Amino acid sequence: MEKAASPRASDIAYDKIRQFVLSGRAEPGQQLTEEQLARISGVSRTPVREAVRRLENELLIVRSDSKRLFVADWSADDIDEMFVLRGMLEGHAASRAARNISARQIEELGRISDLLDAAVRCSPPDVTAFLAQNRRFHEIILEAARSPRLSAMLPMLVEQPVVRRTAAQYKTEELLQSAREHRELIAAFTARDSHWARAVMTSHIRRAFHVFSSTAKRHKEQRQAND
Amino acid sequence: MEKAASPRASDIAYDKIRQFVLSGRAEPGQQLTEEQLARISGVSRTPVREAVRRLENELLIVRSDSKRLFVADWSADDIDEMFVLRGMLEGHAASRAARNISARQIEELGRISDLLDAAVRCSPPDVTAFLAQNRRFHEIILEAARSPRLSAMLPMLVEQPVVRRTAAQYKTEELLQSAREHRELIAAFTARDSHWARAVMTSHIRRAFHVFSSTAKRHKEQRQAND
DNA sequence: CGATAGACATTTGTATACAATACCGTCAAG
DNA sequence: CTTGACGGTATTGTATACAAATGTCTATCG
Repeated sequence: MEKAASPRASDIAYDKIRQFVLSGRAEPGQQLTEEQLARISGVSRTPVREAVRRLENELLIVRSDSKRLFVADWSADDIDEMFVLRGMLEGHAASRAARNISARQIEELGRISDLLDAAVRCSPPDVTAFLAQNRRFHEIILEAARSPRLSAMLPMLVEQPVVRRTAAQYKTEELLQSAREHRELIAAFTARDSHWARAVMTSHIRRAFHVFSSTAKRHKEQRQAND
Repeated sequence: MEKAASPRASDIAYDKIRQFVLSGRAEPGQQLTEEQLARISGVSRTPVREAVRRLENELLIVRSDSKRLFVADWSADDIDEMFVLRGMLEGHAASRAARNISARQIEELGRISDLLDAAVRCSPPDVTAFLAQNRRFHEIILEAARSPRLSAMLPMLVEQPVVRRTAAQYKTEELLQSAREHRELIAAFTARDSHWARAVMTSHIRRAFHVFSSTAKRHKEQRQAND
């Protein structure tokens, strides 16, 4: 058991509400009441309020002029900017990680990279596994960057409702390229070259943006065709 | 009356605790208990908890392994990184602001710039007024950037306990240069040149870092001499 | 017909009591 | 002298009741 989840009610509420929002069961823009969220998560309003505060900071939930809660609804500009900021901040994280990462962590990245390759080589590629390992890869880099500020800021930028995520239909070639970039990051870390690491990471995020953005557009056109 | 402060207890608690920490009355690393904070701010523990969550997100307060609260204690590396991140993010904010800022906001920046000049021209220069107007200047740019994410992230990077802030003994020449940079930012905004705005802002923050860092070092040497 | 005031319903905000947990000093055994 | 178990105390976590505020609907007036 890696880390036993504390049975704290506010954590339970946090997880449930987060999942409720990210899974797409909650409509963007929809109003949420504390009591409703309390029912969903099976705890009282007090821990729900704590959870809501956290989700509000991650911008998954927003508050109206006065204090009513709504599921966040992101514009195209919001999404674009998230990728821009991610590029800057994850680039910075990679740069710091190149200086601070331990041998143990580099090995771990290597193992994850093997799993990424495995997920791609399946036919059809196991996208779910790929995304899960990809997330772990980036988490380890964030950890290696040893910056409380980055650790507080990046979570605001990575999460996207599943409706958007699934809009991206990944092609094998794109996944392979992504896996290659992970390998190159490991090379940069091994060489302790912070500039190299930053450049690879920035490029990695920007490429992901364009993959996302083109498949999202394609997805949107298809929906419009159905109307 | 620009914006009437809601008499919400949690806001009161937020302000009071924030001031308590930033004013230096609280020792870095010192433990804080919710009850103590409730006494200080004159409300019950419930709103205190909300306020603490917010301050925790701004990294002014940290939580131990399990849930005890402490005043944040920043290392030199923390401070350095704060300036690096501020450079990136405020640069980005300036870039967006150059695209989105309104004529009305540019005028406002001009007025503030006049006040900055006035604060410097006094003898001795009115550093307090200068810092206050400087803050307002940057707030307007952040507003003009129209990015909820930047608005959520930058507050993590700007605040520093007064003990550190007062360590910087500003020279008139430095204040003048800073005022000049503000004017140049206005020029970049007027020209709607996002690259120019970003460059000036990045340079502005980096210069501030070096001013801060050299005076902090001087300050530290003086303290050591006294021991 | 539109606007507005006022009563009612819904939702958020706060205080308090109590439960669960973590910390710390003491003491006993190795 | 160190180590580890125990119990009291301090601190945080949760539920609930109630207060304040916001939104909404309707009836009345211009």
